[in-house]
Formats: sequence, C-alpha cells, structure tokens
Amino acid sequence: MTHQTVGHRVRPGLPDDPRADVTEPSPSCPVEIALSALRGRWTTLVIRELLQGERTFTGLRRALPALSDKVLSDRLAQLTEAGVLERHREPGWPPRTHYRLTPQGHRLGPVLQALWDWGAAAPPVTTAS
Amino acid sequence: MTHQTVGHRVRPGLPDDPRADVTEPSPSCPVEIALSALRGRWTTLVIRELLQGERTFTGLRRALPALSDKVLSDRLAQLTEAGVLERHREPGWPPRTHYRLTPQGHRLGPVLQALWDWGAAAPPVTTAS
DNA sequence: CTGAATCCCTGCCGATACTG
DNA sequence: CAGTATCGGCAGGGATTCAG
Repeated sequence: MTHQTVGHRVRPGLPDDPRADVTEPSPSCPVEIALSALRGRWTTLVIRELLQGERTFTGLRRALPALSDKVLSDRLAQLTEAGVLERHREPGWPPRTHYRLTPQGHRLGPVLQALWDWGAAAPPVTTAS
Repeated sequence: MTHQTVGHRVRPGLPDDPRADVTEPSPSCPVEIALSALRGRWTTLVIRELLQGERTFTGLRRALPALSDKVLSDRLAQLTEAGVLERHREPGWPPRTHYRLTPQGHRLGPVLQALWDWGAAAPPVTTAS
C-alpha cells in the first residue's frame, strides 16, 4: 500500500476535512452547524412534532402547552434559518401558517436517533453513588 | 395483520418509549441527556481531542490555545459528570492528571459523525440569496 | 390566528488573580 | 502543573403586551 495523505495525521473516527482541524469554535464546522440548529430549549421537541407531519402555529402550541408564543416563534425562525423547516402561509382569513420539514430537516431523524441511542445508554446520573 | 399496540400511535422514526412522548423538556429524555453532555462552547472540540487518545490538562490547552483554564476546567467537570471521560491523577510531583474517554465517551464518535454529516449537507447560510 | 416588542432574570463564558 | 475564586458582559428564555 502507498503512503497516506502526507502532511497531516489520520485521526481515527474523524473526517479527513480541514474543518476537523480547527483549534477554536467555528461557525463553519459542520458539527457546530448541526448543534446550532438543535440549540436551545424546546428545539428538539418542535422538530419531533414536525417529524410526524405538517403543523400550524397553534397545533404546535397545543402539542407543547408549556411553550410560550415568543419562544415558539424564536424556534421556528431559528429552524427556518437553519434550513430545517419551511413556512407556508395560506392567504385569507383567519391567517393560517403551516410548518413542515424540508428534506434537510427530515434528515435530522437519524441524528436525533443517534442522540437518543447514546443518551439511552448513559448511566442515570453518575456511575458512582 | 393484527392491530398495533393499542393505546398510542406509532410515530415514524421515533422510539417506542414513553420518554418520546414528553410535552416539555425533561432531563430524563435520552436526547436531552446527550445534548446536555455536548452542551456549551468548546465541548465538542475537547471531545475531539480525547477521541485521539489520552490527554493532560496542559495537553488540551496546547491543542486549544484560545480556551481558558476556567472553561476547560468547567468542560472537564461537565464531561466527567456526564460519564464521558475519566480523570486519572498521578501521585508525585509535578502533578499530572490524565483525561481519557470512557467507553460511553467513545460512543460519542458515531454521534459526532452523525452531526458532522448533517451539518456538512446543510446549505452554507440560507438557500436563498 | 400568527406572530413581534419589551422587560427582567438567570446562566454561560471570558479575563484575571490566586492556591495546592 | 492543575486547577479554583471572583467578577462582569452578554445572550437565552419566560411572561406579558401589542400588532397584522
């Protein structure tokens, strides 16, 4: 076999990408991008709802009663900006806006599954007691 | 075919677990547990370093020069609490403490990979321009 | 119905200084 | 070398109020 990509070491389990070499948090790092999309309280619950299908603003509020208007609005804006979901405003009265996941948003399913699996395998609090 | 688990609906892509039904953020939700372990600036970079092998406090500081003592200390405590890494203090002088991932910590590799893959597939900022 | 604007409180993180 | 103590700035998130 030949030598392997001279000039940098191969790191086990890490992508061979320059963005994997940053020495400080960088918004262009894919991991940061993903965590930034998931960041914040309520975010994953909103995504969970939308993974089940299209929802309206009020539909989301009904599903998550303890979530305030402001934060829901913030989350929807954040997730729209992150390319996770799309708004579809229907003309007429009363105003109705439907939110649905983009293809990129649907791809969060496996990501959340990976997070779930890891968390489910974690010890309840601390191993020691 | 027979009926399927009467009493609740099957949700596509979501685990059949009561913790998947919460209507507000819950510390016992596996996704929350995982995100809580990864939460905070610098956290994933510290994990990345330790995925490459055991490190000392100073070793981590050298790898991440812009990371302050306090935050590094915070992160190491947080990750220890989360069961991601272990401290090994060596007796004698000068004091040397080694940090290494636990088996549970190593399992974060695939999780970070999933996050990376999703973030790498995301549009740079917003699709529209 | 679907949000945006404001206020306040809390928790995070960076800088600095200090200890075993 | 390996941390902790303290402080200040800033962003996140909840409650309330107002607007299209």
